[in-house]
Amino acid sequence: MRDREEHLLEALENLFRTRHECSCTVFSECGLSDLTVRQVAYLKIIDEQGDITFSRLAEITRNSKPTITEMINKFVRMECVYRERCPEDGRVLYIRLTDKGQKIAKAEQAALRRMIERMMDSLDDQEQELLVRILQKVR
Amino acid sequence: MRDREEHLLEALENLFRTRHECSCTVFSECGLSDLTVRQVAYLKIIDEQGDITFSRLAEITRNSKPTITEMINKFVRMECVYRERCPEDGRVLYIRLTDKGQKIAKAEQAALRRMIERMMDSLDDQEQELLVRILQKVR
DNA sequence: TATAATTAGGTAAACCCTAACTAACGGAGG
DNA sequence: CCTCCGTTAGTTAGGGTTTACCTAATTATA
Repeated sequence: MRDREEHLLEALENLFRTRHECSCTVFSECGLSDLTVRQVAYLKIIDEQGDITFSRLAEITRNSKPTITEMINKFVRMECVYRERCPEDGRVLYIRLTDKGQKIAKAEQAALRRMIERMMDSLDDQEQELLVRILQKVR
Repeated sequence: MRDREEHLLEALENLFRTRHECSCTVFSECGLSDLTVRQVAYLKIIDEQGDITFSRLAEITRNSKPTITEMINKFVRMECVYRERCPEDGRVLYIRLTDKGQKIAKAEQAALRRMIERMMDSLDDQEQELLVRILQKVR
């Protein structure tokens, strides 16, 4: 019982470590290893929201518009985002992610996917099925 | 096959989300939700090293001693650490974690432990054994 | 005129430094 | 044995840079 708990701890620690390593790899592949947690969060918002403008991002993040301009300028310098003018209204600019920006915004999912690949590689069909079934039970 | 991958993805996402929620809970329980990644890292070093002095922490983190003094003063204000004079040498001070500091330094382990509790609760003996065995196979 | 974004110019906090200081230790000479 | 003095641990004073924010004024388009 105690013993099983220990083993589970070890196994999960290993899982989480692996996943963390995977997302770090993605970050350093982009040459941006020292991104802030906050910066990554902003990129994720931009990714999730789709057609997002400066005003809207200011609203969501509860920052002033100049703050957003500044932030986006920094991201542009990092080659993570670019501006795209709205064809219907020339005052409006959309914030778009570059490939690099996309990659960072989706780093965690990518890490998860890599982990799953590993799992699929090291487990046979039956084991995979079993694992899914067991994990689904945990709430 | 595709399907199983999807299920695995979902199940693992759930696992990781749960774990993240657990460590966030620990942080907000301490009333220090806006700690820096760096600050948490420092608390972990203090925790791991045991009898650590200012000079030693300066050495490990490659900072000057005044920087460490400043950092520790901030932690003292946050009630995460306190100073303890060395009984053998009156010049030396040990940096000690308070309960709060301990809690933060060990937040990740705590989160993992909570997750494991959940797992133990929602799985029977046989399932637990199986899970451990399957997870151990993943490299 | 109103709205979207930018520019100019500023503040506060985080995170780092060197130089100078204080307090305690510990060995050498009286 | 005790005092003096160089050494060591940590602190204080005073500084710099960067980050992350702000308001007010400006530009361009609707």
